[in-house]
Amino acid sequence: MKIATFNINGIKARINSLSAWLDEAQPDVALLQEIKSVDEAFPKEIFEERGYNVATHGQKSFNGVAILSKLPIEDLTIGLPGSDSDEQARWIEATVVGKQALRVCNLYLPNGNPTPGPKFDYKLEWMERLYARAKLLIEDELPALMAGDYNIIPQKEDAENPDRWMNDALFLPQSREAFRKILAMGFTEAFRAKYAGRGHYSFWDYQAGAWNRNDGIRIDHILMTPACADMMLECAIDKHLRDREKPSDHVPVWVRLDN
DNA sequence: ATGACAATCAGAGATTGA
Repeated sequence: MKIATFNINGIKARINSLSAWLDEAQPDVALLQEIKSVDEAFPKEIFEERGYNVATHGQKSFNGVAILSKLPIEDLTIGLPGSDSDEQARWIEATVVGKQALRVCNLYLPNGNPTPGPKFDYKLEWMERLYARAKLLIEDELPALMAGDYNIIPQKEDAENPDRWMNDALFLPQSREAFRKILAMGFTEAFRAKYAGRGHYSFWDYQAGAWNRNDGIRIDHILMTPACADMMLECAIDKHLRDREKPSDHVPVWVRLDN
C-alpha cells in the first residue's frame, strides 16, 4: 500500500497538478493538508472519478485536511482531541482496510510564528495534544501512522541554511523537543529510517528563488508505530513536483507498506 | 530590519504562511 502526504496549499489552485500527480504516482492513500476550502466546496468528484473515497475536514480560507483513499474509509474522526476551543481544521484520522487495517492520521501542525507569542503557544499546546493522541496509538500496538505537515525541522541537516531558522518556530528547541518526545515513545520517522545526510527537503519557499538555490527544509514527515514500521518497504520525496507549473511550495512524501 | 511570493476572500488590500 502506498501512502502519501502532501501539503497542496489550496485545492482550487492545485486541482490540475494534484490530479496529474495522482494519475502518475498512484498512491492508495493521499493525505492532503491546507486544502483551504470548506467541505462543500472541495471537488470530491474529481477524485471519486479516479476511484478515491474522500473525507474532508475543511475550513474557510485557511488550514483544512483531507483523506483520499482507494480503500474503504472507516471509523472517521475529525479534530485532534483535548480541546474545546480549537476551531482550526488540522486533524483527520481514519482506518483504511487493505489486507490489514491501518490507522492513518493526517495532520497540519501549526506554524507557530512569530515567536514568542500566542501562535507559538498554540503550536506547543497543539503538540501536547498530539503527544497524548500518539501515546494512545503506541499503546494500541496496532499498525498506525501520523503523517502530514509537521512544521518542524527536526535536525540541522534538514535545512539547507539552518542558521536562518535558529529563531524560527519550526526550529526552536522547544518545537524540536516536543517532536523528539513523540518519536521517543517508539515512532519511526519513515524518511530518516531509510536515508541519512543533508540535502533532502520537502518545502521550498516561493520567495527569493529558494527552489533554484535548493534552499529548502524538510518539514513533512511520516511517523509510524512499530507494527507499521515493520511493514515499510520504501520511502521517498517526490521532489520533481516542485519544478512544475503552478507548484505547491511543498512536495509529496510517501511510504510503501507491505500490507 | 524588511521584503521577496503565493493563496484566499473579495472585489482593494489585509491576512496567513514558513
